[in-house]
Amino acid sequence: MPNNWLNNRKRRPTHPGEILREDVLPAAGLTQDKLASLLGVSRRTISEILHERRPVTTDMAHRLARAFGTSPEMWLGLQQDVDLWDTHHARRKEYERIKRVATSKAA
Amino acid sequence: MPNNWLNNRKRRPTHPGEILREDVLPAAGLTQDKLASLLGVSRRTISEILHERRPVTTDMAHRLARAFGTSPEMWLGLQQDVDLWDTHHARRKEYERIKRVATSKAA
DNA sequence: CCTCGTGTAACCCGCCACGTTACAATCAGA
DNA sequence: TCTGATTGTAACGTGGCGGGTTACACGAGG
Repeated sequence: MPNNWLNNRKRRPTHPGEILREDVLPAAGLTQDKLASLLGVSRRTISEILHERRPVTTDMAHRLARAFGTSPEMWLGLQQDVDLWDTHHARRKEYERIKRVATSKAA
Repeated sequence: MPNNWLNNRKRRPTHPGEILREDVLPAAGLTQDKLASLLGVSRRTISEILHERRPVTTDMAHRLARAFGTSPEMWLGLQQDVDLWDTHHARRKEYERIKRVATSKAA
């Protein structure tokens, strides 16, 4: 019950970049450049994620998880919520046209 | 504790296509062609997902959720596990080189 | 033999994560 | 105030890949 159904959410879920920008990075006291080289990606990639202009991919989720001792699922999960929300709001009209399939069989 | 850590899993997580192929579709008694038109995608897309050769995207997750009365998160979650597993096994050497960041600040 | 359901090859398209290079702007410290 | 560090971001290029369409082959039943 406390579960999902982002369909009804009014606000866009928190982008992982926000967590990174507002909590993780400040706590670690790292510059974007430092973090980039630690993770083995470009500075630009870090910058765009912090600005929530690029998603956290499975690859980035693993890198972040390694660096900050969290689970990759945590980062990717945040991203998924955002992605689902975005897609839903972009195509909800189309989705509404899809009819429920009857689970007729095996009755 | 019972949670994630697919890093240690020996087997590849269940691909959503397997659920679709072995449970959902048979129960619904639908042909691939029927399902495709119901969801508004091509037959090929359905076929490749059933064969686990293509991921369930956020878009497909929403479509499946509509058609089968489930949550999009369920479908996408399955896919994420597979994606994380695949990425991890493809690049674990590289990830192991990433050092843990000290949460030095705010002590 | 013909049809239905299905696998899949071939071809095309558009999107996008990511890298590199480079430049401008901001800011802190000497 | 000059300077170096940090950061935003434009420009350009690349590879990967989700997805559509068309078309052909094959197996199972009628």
